[in-house]
Amino acid sequence: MNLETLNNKQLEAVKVLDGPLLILAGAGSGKTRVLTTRVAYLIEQGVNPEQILAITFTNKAAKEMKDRIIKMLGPVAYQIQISTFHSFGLKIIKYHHDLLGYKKNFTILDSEDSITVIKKILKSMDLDPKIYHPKAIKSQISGAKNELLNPEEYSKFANTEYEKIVLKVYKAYQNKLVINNSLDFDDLLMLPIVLFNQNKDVLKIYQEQFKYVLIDEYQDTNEAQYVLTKMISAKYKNICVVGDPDQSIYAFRGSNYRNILNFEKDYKNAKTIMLEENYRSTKNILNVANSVIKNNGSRKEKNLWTDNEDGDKIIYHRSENEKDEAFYVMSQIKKIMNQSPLSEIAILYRTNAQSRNMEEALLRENIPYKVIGSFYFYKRKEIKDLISYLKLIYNQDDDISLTRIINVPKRGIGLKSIENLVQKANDEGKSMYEAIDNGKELAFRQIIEELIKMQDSCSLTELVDLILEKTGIRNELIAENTLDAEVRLENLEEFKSITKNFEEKNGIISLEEFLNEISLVSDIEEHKNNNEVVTLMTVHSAKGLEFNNVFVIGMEDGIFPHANAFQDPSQLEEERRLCYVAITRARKKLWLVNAKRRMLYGMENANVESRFIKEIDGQYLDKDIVAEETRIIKTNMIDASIDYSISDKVVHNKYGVGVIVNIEKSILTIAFNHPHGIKMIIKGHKSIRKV
DNA sequence: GCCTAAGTGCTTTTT
DNA sequence: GCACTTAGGC
Repeated sequence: MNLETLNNKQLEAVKVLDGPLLILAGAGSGKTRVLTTRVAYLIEQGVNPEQILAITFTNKAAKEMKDRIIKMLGPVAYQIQISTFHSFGLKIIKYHHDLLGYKKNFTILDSEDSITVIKKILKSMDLDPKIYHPKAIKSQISGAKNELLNPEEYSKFANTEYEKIVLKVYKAYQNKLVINNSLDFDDLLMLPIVLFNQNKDVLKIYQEQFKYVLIDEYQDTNEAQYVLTKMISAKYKNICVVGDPDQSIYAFRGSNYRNILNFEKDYKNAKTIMLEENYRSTKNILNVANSVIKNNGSRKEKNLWTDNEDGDKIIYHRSENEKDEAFYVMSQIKKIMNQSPLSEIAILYRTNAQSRNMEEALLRENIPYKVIGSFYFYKRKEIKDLISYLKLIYNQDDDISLTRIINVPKRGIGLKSIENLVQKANDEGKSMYEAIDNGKELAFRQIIEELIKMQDSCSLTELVDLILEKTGIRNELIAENTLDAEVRLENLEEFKSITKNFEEKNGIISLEEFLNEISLVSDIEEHKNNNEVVTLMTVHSAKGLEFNNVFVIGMEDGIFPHANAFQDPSQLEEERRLCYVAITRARKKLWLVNAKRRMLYGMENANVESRFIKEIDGQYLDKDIVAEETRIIKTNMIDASIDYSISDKVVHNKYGVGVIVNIEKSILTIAFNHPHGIKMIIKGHKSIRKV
């Protein structure tokens, strides 16, 4: 193990093994390196790898840490417990399910399922979803669980009329989940604590098991996560937490950066180490980041510095509209992609919806890319249906999944039949599946029964194939004979390649393992290995990552910072921290891009530049507003009656005289000389004519 | 029970 | 702009 390249502070952070340790690690200060080296050092000092627990927030971070430690230590690294909070919680619950009153084959609801359940409860209580927004109620329940309040405890705080309604729904919701032998995401954090509170002997086992605990991104822990780590490390107090208050960006999910500020109060004789040298970014990038974050009032001053070169100035470009914005980014990517691998290029944005324009442009330019955190695939109806079949095969108490698929494909079981079945199940005190004993529903049950029997004698991929076959999903889609049905079938067949991939990587995998995995890692990109591509993601997902070239798009007031944060100073500060995270992802070059006008909710909006840009000292910025550049306009849907050819002169009624530089299928590319110009697409031919 | 057309409301961020 | 919900006809 190579400790020589560490600086003094980093070395100290690696070597202080016992007792509570707080590492305040600024962006790019080598945090992951310290964490992984620390784990390696612990093992080298004779600590049993099985006694180390390392917890991260995201699957990506866990994987990154695992990979790095494997590189340093080899296979012994597999004995270390490295997981996200949620997967760690899941493991504990799985193991002690009986003590918590769940059967071993419980299933996990995704956020959408939770909302579906809440909608149904609202309906049954005759509450108007327009007044009681299912999403808002879900977030209230989620908040309560993260504060470790079960319905009974929540009732003590439920004072307003609204809160009393939430309480009623919360009770019914939790009841429904238990009956369905199902958990939601928040249960994964809350139930281990319930377990430990009720069974001190079980807690003891974990305290003895994990003598050394490491928590990454501690500034983002919520109450449940905070308590969980505190409980486990209570005996030996070898707890090392790492974080940066300036990068706390999950308050909306209940995270509380006071957890990190209070660490020294929580753990008497805690040692604190500050990592303030940034190894990642150029001076210019760091200066820009600092000039933004210093505007946060409630903040512990720190001095993040770098010995790196000044580097290029930060490029600021203001486009005409969101299409221009995409074209500008493309033009810049094409300039750098010869010197820089695509894997070193990232496009970051505030909201997922912004990826669309970029994707379209990348597709058009034939530049390979991946979108991180696009649950697009798993959210598709056909995929959710398929997963529901898998869930029901695994857990027949899962009424939520059953309701979803009992009429997929169409079996003539409509709303009325389902209502009757719900009633019958209620009366008989059974699950819906159990309550089925006649009619079309019985045929459905028999298919599931058959699949349950077959699962033992076939692989996961074969099981998926059998589902498509036996349920008639495949035949229905083939019979439909539309483009849409074809796409859906393709997606379902693609799902098999995911399971296959999975089996190749992990060997024979049980349905249980697979369901757990896709419940917690629902991002298809994390199941793939495509590296030589441009990465698109939200700033939130980018935390902890770094790239040589970073584009932050949509730098407009209303988008970044988001309009919802305008009224609340603390939310605005969180937006600013988010901006700080975005800027500090860049190693070498950073582009800040925005658009004067933008389509939003089907309406064109004019946005002023982000207040965060105004906060940047102008000396670090290179305003990339090209005075005179050839404007390339593509136009499609050409009038076939007009015969266009290359080098023809045309007049556009807005952009003036131009020359056709390319004709491809029905798309004309026209070059105009125009100020402030970059590429854009004009739909329709009506605005041009030949001269 | 199923299908279609009209109507609505919505986008913050993730496990 | 789109995904989702609802009403009404078959």
